Amino acid sequence: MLHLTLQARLQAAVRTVLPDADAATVLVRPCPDARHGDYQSNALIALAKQRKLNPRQLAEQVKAALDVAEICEAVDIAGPGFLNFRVRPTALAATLLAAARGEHLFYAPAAQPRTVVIDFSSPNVAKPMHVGHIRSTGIGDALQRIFRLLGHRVISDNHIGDWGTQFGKLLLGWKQILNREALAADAIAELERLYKVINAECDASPARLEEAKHELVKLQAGDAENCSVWQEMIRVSQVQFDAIYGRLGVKFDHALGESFYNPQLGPVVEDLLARGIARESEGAVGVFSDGSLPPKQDPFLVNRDGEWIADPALVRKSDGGFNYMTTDLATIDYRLKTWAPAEIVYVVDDRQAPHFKKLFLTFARWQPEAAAKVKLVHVGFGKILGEDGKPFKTRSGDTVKLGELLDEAEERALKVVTEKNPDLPVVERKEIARIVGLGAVKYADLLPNRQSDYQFSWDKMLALQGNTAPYLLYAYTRVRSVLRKQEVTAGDQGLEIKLVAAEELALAKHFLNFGLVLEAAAEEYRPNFLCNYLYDLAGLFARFYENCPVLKAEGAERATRLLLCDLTGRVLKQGLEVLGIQTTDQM
RNA sequence: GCGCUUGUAGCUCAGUUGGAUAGAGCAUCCGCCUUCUAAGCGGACGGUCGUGGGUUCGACUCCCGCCAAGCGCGCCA
Repeated sequence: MLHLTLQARLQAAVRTVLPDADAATVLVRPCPDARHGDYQSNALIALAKQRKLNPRQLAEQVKAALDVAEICEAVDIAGPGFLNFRVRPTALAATLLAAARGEHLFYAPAAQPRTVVIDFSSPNVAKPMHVGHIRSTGIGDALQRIFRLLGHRVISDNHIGDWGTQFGKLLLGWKQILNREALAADAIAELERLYKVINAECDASPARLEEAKHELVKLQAGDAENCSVWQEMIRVSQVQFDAIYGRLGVKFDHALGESFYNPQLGPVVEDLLARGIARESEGAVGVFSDGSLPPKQDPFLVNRDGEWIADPALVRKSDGGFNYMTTDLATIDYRLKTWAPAEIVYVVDDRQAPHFKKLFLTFARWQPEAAAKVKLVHVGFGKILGEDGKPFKTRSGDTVKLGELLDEAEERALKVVTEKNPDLPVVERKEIARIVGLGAVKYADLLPNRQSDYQFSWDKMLALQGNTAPYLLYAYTRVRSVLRKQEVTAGDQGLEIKLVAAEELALAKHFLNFGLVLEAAAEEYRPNFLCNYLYDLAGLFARFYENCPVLKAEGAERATRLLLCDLTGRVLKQGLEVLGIQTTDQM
């Protein structure tokens, strides 16, 4: 938007003054403090310093070579050499009118679209999805939506946990203690019960454990009965996943579970051995430190009692079975060969950081040429804590099931809606409660900086005051309410618009930064940047709404204000949409 | 023990290449509904940004030490 034009002009001016400088490092950013202006650049200070020039003098020279008169008021040089820009209301109005004509919505598609694989959610077969899955699922979905909006080619892939040692126990339980009625009623609960019972028996009895292992070996060997039971377990689990994803509005392009890669695991290990990347040790096969990193940073070493000892990435167990490291290597290999992405993003709990470090380094050693062409990123996140600051659990101490959490969100939201708007028909109240409740849970999860833990609080996420989904949704309903009474018409669009009041200008200027924020959110994999932007937008709109009557105004003033309402609504709706949150016209 | 992450107002949290007087909500106190949804808005109060050094024109942000909390250190994922 405007700041990009400013930036391009500024860079051109820098090239004129300092032809050999790297002008690309000269960036224009919104001023953190509006008193200094709308946009600023502090890059000239650094540039001057590198060249031992006087920063203010350089700023003067660049300013002299700078042509931004039609966009900005006179450019200020402040402090040690900041350049401050004040956008002309006329330039602002022109940008808003272009948006009104549908030419843009304050963001531009990426100049160089990338192919990005996003791996998120990854629930386990035969286990209920729990509150922990909201993080990976919500952040991952927001990221895929943001990348798509910016014009990138996104491939979302749900790497479902559909293989592993737990199936020995599950198979044993299925064959011996399965309750068909319970399975029909709630398949996941029954599978969970099977696992718990057999697992407890295995802990108590080595013979029982042997039985379970025997079932696992049979499954791995392709035994027809075990394979068919296993597939049935996947099928009933998928029904549950689909129900949850349906409620959340989350879609995947692929759901290639761990088992999909089974045929590749043997060849991967053989290749690693053949290339000398992995070697045998105590009957297992593993990748060891190559000594290229200092011990502290080397994930293939671990410190025990003051000594650094090997902590290899095992790719084949001594019993011939494979580890998830092997699966993950095969997965990278497959994704690169199939989609040739520039980037693969894993939205997974921070506790798995050491695993991803090992995985990425191992892959780089295995396929250096391929690894050089792809950016592998672990987008980690912290835990959800209860209001007592301890891990979020039910009163009885169990993990909170995702489905039940969403039910409660809708119930609590319905109570609030009913309290505030009792005259609406119950069907409408329920639909509003669904949107507000789910939105509140998602938004509360996306809002905190993802790397830190956050406290789950029903009251806070459903509050109307503060940075919450209901506050944003309420702002949207106010927009809709105004526009319902007077939609923007062709006649209004033809009118001149004049941004005069401080509230009008502040709101209009905030629109301009939508694209910047979307890009930052994508760049840093941090949807919370967008949350904060939308909260600011809603706040600016609220102030505008309080101080600038729309429907009572006339002429250009009315047209301007209607346009501001319309654009606020569109940016809010678009912003919430990429956070995976629906809007409602009434609350 | 080693490693990773975190430490910002009484509480819950933001803080975009290092940038100008560190922000928001809650809580407490005070204002604003014959005006488009008051589920809102305005104001007051509240800070040695864990701590001690360093780099810099400039540090919540970068570097080092220390303190505290959480997590990880399985031929599980």
